[in-house]
Amino acid sequence: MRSLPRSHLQVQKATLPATVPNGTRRRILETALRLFASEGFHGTSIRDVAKELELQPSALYSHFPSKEHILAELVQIGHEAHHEALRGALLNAGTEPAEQVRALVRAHTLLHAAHPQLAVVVNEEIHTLPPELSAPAMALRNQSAAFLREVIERGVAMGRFSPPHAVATAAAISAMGVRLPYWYEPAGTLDIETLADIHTELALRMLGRR
Amino acid sequence: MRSLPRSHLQVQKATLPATVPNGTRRRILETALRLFASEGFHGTSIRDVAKELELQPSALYSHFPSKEHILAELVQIGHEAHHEALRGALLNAGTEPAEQVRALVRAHTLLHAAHPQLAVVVNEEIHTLPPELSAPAMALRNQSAAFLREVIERGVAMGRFSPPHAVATAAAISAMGVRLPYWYEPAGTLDIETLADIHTELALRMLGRR
DNA sequence: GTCTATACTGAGATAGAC
DNA sequence: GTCTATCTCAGTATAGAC
Repeated sequence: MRSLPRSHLQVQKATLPATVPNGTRRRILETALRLFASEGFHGTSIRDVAKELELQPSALYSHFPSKEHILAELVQIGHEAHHEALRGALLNAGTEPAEQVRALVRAHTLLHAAHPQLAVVVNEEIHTLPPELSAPAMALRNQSAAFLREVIERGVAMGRFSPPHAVATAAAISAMGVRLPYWYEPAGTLDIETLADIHTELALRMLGRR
Repeated sequence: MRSLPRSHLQVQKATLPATVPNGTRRRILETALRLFASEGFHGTSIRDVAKELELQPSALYSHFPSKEHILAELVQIGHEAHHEALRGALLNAGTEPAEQVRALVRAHTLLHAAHPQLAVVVNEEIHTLPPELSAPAMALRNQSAAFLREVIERGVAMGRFSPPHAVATAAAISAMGVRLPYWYEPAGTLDIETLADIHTELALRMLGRR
C-alpha cells in the first residue's frame, strides 16, 4: 500500500449493521467497506477485494453484477440504518422540541461513532454512483435531514429555540456527527455515551434553548 | 459523465488562491482541481485533464512529474492558504479569547466558502498521497488545529469559556467550516459575511462564553 | 458458487521530433 | 513546451469447466 491510510479507520474491523444477513455476500460487503474506507472506491480494485477474501475475482460476480453495485449496496445500507435510527429515536422522544433534538442528535452521533467506515464511504463515495443507483439513498437522506429541520422549525415557532439561522444551525448540528469518523477513536478515553451527551448539549446551546 | 456530480461544485469555476502565479501551470492546477472535486482523484484521468485544456496528455509532464504531484501541489496550496488565513486572523485579534475565536472562525468559514472545491479535494484526497508527499501539508494542518485548541484552552483557564468538552467542541467548531462546501451555495440568499457571523455566534454559544 | 483462463479497455507514463 | 506515437500494466468483466 502506497497511500497514507486513515489510520484508525483502517485497522478497525469494518462493522455493518446487524440487518445484513451472514454469508459470503456479507463478507464481501464488509471487506469492500474496509477497503473503500481506507483506499477509496476507485483506489480499490475488484482484485484487492477478492485477494482479501481468498477468492478469485470472478467469484464476486456471482454475488454482485458489478463493483458499482457493491458500493450502491453499502450506500443503501448506510442510509437505511441512519434513517431507521433517527425515525426510531424521534418516535420515542415525546413532543417537547428540546427532547426531540436530544433524541435525534444522540442517534446521529451514536450511529456515526459505531459505524465510522460506513459513514465515510457513504458520504464520500455516493457521488461516484450513477443517479439510478444512488436515487433510493438520496431520497432517504432528504427525509432524514427533514427530521431535524422540522423539529428546529417547530421549536422556533413555539418560542423554545432561537438559533441565529435555522438552516445553518441544522447543518452545523449535522456536521458534528458527520465529521466524527475523522477524529474520534472509540478506543480512547472518551466513550461514545459521553460523546453523545456532549453533542446534544452543543446542539441545544447552538439552538439557544430556553 | 456517468457519475452523479456534486451539483454546485461542478459548475463553479474552480478558484485557486491568488498566490499561485498565472500560466499553464496554474491552468493545469485549476482544471485538475475542478475535475478532482467533481469526479475524485482516481476518477479523473490524465487524459481528462489534458482534454479539458486542449493539450496532449504528454504535455502535462513538462509541468508535473506525475498525476500525484498535481494533487500534492493542490493539497499543499490549500493547507498553506488555510494556515496563512488563520495565522493572520489571530495576529489582528487582540488578546481576549472570545475575540480570538471570532477571528479564527471567521477566517475558517470565509476560506471554506470562497474555495469549496479546494476544501473538498484537500480533505477527501490527502489520504491518497504517499506520506512523503502529504507530510508538509499534514504538519501545517496540525499547526492550524492547534490555533483553535490553544485559544479554547486559554479561554477555559481564564474562566471565559465553559465548553462541555474542549476537544469535542473544537472539533464541532471546525466541522461547521469543513462541511460548508457540501451544502452552502454562494449564489443563494445567504451571503458569506452573514454566514461567517452565524458561525462565530454558534461557536461562542458552544463555548458558553460569558 | 468457485475455479482457470482470458478478453478488452483505459490507465500512467515515456521517447523522440519539432 | 508541445506534439505524435507507443509502451506497459492494471482495471473490470466474461466464458466455460467443475
